[in-house]
Amino acid sequence: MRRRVGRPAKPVLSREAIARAALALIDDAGAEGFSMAALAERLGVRPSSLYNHVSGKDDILAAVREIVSDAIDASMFAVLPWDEALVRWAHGYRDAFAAHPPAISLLATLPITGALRTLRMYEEVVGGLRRGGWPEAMVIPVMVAVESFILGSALDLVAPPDMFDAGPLAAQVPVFAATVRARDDAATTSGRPPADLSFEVGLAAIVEGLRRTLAAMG
Amino acid sequence: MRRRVGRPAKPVLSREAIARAALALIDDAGAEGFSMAALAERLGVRPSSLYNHVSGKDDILAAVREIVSDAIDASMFAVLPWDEALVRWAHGYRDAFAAHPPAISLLATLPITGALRTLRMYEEVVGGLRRGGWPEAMVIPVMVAVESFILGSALDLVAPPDMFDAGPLAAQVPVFAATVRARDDAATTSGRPPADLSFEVGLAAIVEGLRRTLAAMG
DNA sequence: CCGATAAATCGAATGACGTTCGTTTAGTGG
DNA sequence: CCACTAAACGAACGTCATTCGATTTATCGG
Repeated sequence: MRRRVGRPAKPVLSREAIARAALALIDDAGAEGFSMAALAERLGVRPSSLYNHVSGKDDILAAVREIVSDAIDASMFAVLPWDEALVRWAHGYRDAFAAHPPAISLLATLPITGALRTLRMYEEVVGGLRRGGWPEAMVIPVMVAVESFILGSALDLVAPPDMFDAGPLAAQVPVFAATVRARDDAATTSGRPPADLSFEVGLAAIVEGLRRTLAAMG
Repeated sequence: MRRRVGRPAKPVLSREAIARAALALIDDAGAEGFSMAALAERLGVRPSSLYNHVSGKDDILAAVREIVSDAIDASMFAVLPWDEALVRWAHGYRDAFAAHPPAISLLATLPITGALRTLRMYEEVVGGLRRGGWPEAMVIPVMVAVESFILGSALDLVAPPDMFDAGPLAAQVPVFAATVRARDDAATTSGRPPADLSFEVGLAAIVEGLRRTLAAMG
C-alpha cells in the first residue's frame, strides 16, 4: 500500500477523491478520528501529499460539506405549492445530514460554502417562495429560519440519547423526569427515535405558522 | 504575574474561576485563540496547574456552557401563558449566546450538560407547557423543537455576513441575488441585523404553529 | 510547637497533529 | 530530446493537550 517517491503514472489524488475518502473516514472513525494522517493512510499516501490538492483541513471539510449538500433535492419548489415543498425540502435536508451522523458536528459550525451547486439550491427555494406570494424582503428570512431549524434539529440528532437523563437528580425535577419518560414511551410505541418526534412537531408548526403569516399579509 | 512553586496561601484556581477566565479568553481571542496555554497565562499559572481543578479542555467547555446557560431566565413560565412565555424564553436563550459570539460554535456541538441548574430550567419550561394544556408525551418534543430552532439561529448569528454573497456567480442565480439584496435593504432600513429578521420570523411562525397544533387537539 | 499529610504549583517530557519545504521522480509540451 | 510542471515523498517544525514526578507550602493531629 506504500507509494514510491515521484509523480505516479496515474494520478492517485484529487480534491474530489480526498473529500470522498474524508467523508468515509468520518463515518467510520468519527469526528475525532478524522486527522490528516488517518486520511492519508486511507488513501495510501503520505499526509504532505494532500497539500498538492487542498489547502488544508478546513478546505477538505468544505469539500465534504459540498458532497453532503449535493444530496439535498430542491426541485420540488418548481412543481409544488411553497408550503408543501418546504416540508419535503426540510425532510431531505435533514436526511442528508442524518446519513452521516459523525459529520454533523464538524459541518454544522462551518460557514456555508458559496459553491455554485449550493447557490442553485437557494435559487430554487427562493423562486418557489416568491411564486408562492411571499414579499421579496421576507423570502431570505423565511428560508434562513427554516434552515436554522433544520440545522439545530440535525445537531439534536447527534446528541447523546441519555441527554435528558437526570440520574440521581431526578427527584429534584420530578415533572421534567416524568415528562421525559412519557416522551420515551411515545417514541417506543411509535417506533421512531425521539429526535424524529421533535423534528416533525417543529416542522409542522413552523410551516403552519408561516402559512398564517403569509395569509395575514394579504 | 508568575507564580512560585508550592501551595499558595489563598487558592488561585478553581473550576469556577477557570471557566470564567476561559469565557473571557474566548470573547477576547476567539475560538481559535482558546488554548490551555493561553488560558493558563491569563490566570498567571502554568498549563499543568489547570489539571488539578478540571479534567481537561472538554471539562472547561462544559463549565463555560453552564455559565452561559445560567444567564437564561425561565421564570416567565410560572406567570405567563405558555405561548407568550415561550417567545420570551427563546429571546433570552438566544441573547445569552449572542452575548458571546465566538463561544457559540464551541458550545453548540457540545452535549448539553445535565447540571442541576440546567435541569431546573427544563423543569420550569415543562411545567409551563403542561399547565398550558399540552399532552404529556408532546411536551419534550415541543421544547426540543424550539430549542433546536434557537440553537440553529445562534449559529446563523455567527455566520460570516457575506455568506450569501454570490460574487461572480450572481449572474447564474439572478432571483436569489436580487432577493438577498432585498433582505439587506430591509435589514438596513429596519436597523436590525439580518439574523434578527430570520429569528423573529421563525420564532413567530413556530409559536403560532404550535398554538394551532394545540388548539386542533382540543 | 512539631511533624506528617495533603494541596497545589511548577518544569520537563511525551505524543499527536497540521503544516511547510526541499528532494525526487514521472509525465508533457515544444 | 529537453525544459518544465505535476505530484508524491521524507524530514522537520511549532503548537497543543496531557501526564508525571519534584517541590514547596498550608493545614491538622498530637
